[in-house]
Amino acid sequence: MNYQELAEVLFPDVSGTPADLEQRFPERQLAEHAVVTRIGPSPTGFVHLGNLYNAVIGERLAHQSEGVFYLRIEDTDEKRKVEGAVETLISAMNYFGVHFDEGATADGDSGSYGPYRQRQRKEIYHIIAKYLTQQGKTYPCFLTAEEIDAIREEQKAKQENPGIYGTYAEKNRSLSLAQIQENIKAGKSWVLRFRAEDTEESILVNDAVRGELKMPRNNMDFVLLKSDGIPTYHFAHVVDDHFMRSTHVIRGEEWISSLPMHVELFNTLGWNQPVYCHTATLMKIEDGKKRKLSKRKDPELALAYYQQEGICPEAVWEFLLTLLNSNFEEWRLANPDSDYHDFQYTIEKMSISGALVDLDKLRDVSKEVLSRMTAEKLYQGLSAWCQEYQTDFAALLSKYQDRAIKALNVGRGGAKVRKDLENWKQSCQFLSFYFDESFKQQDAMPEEISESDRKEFFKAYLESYQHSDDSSAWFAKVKDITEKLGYAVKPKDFKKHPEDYKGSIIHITNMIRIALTGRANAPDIWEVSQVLGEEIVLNRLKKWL
RNA sequence: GGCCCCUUGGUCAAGCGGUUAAGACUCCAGAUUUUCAUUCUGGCAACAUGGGUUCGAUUCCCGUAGGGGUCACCA
Repeated sequence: MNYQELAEVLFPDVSGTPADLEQRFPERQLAEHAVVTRIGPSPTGFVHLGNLYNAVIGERLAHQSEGVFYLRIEDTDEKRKVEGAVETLISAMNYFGVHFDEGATADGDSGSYGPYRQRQRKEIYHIIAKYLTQQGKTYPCFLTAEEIDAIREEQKAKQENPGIYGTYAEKNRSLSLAQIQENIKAGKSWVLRFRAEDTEESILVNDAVRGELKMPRNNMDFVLLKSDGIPTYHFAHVVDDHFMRSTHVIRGEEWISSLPMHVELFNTLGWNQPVYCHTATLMKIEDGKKRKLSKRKDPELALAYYQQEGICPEAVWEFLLTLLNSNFEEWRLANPDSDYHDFQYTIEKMSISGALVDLDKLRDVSKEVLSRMTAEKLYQGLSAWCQEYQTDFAALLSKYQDRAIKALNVGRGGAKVRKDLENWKQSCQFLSFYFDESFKQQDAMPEEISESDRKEFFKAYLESYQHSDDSSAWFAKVKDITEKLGYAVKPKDFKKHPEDYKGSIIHITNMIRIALTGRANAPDIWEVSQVLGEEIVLNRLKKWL
């Protein structure tokens, strides 16, 4: 077989050479240890936690090293393509604080190593495919789906490994040039297969997280180009990461088993392998068993879930960082005020077993993150989220902006910060009592206080109420009335001698709190009163006279 | 089934031949607080298993079990 002729028959219109591509996509001029990496999602319209998980690693590694982080759209599968998926993906990534230096954008490309959508790179793949054909490393395969099924059945019956290799590949491998031309002329569709060596050798592949992996050397005639001329993932990965000059390939561990194919391609093309970094699969626990997170059953797999629940992006980041890098929590404890970007991420500290997504842990991380924010920043984040998901409350927030910020600032001034905000959704609930429009009488008055005592208390309270009183003056008055009514001023006294009192100051303050906020659990009464303003305070209390 | 990856408390995880086997989340108890959210103190709870190697294995090697992945013209 004359491979030059075969290459011309298969790729008559391809004139470029690998050398042209080397020139077109020169090596990047970066610092020695700069990391160039990417995420390569398929535009299926579904953005999941795993996408973010890998993006976080890549983003950190690249930006910590003054490298490049880019977005490549792996759209080689026409069937999975969903309209608008790229926009969805980019906006989700941006929402969660992942920004790309180059790559696909919503309406095009940015950067000089593109195009960044694989379907638009057909010409590039064909140059390499033609080159490989000239080297005798490929052949066209005319096997139909039915024929392949039959082969698989036969292999199954014989308990052999499935696939096109060895004798099973012989029929198409040994086709003469004339036969090939005839088949093509007859309109038979073909795929380009890699001509693998029939071997039992092993190869060692280094993985940055897992160390050396021992795998069997590839002996499969895997597909390089599908019948529509579009490459498979394997071929596209090797070509793209070479010409886009990736130094690191970060991807899920489901790719480990196809490593031999990729290594084989890098070797036959004489290209340097990137540093591989295979990440663990995110898991979920169910009935005491760990299992992979599933798209159908687990809403928390979708990134959209975290947006809808109003879990702020920083919290999701920090949560992922705690899963990803075992020393992040330690660092966070030592540097409570630092930005998470200051944390030095290392591959060495990466976990390799599948981590469980623990929503309790996320909630805790989220509380911490929110407790570190200023009231103004909280207001911005909350407003932005509400505009998307709770427009009624967004309107209130903007109508009463000053009050909302003051409300968010309650318990935030001192050394000990209140930690009652978990996420934006819950924050709306939490803040609702500050506005008459969303105020609700949720909890009933304490049973310990009779109706007449209640009325008497509120009468005295209102008479003595001075909105300008400071916290201690205010509380002194409350204690005074409490005592006069025959309630214990010190909770401990009541605890020791409940028979001597009608109740304790706890019941009294609860009553004020419930009148003011509609609920038994709320922040400091005096502070809340100051935020509400005199008019609202008096109105809410008068209702109980 | 073949090949590959993984295995320390309920969860995430330190450990890298000798430790009372850290820490975080959850849960429980107590303390502080005018409620709550905090904060503090304490508690429950782990090296999957069997063989080696070694004076000594959670740590190194082999097997077994369990979990996961993959075996497409899907990524």
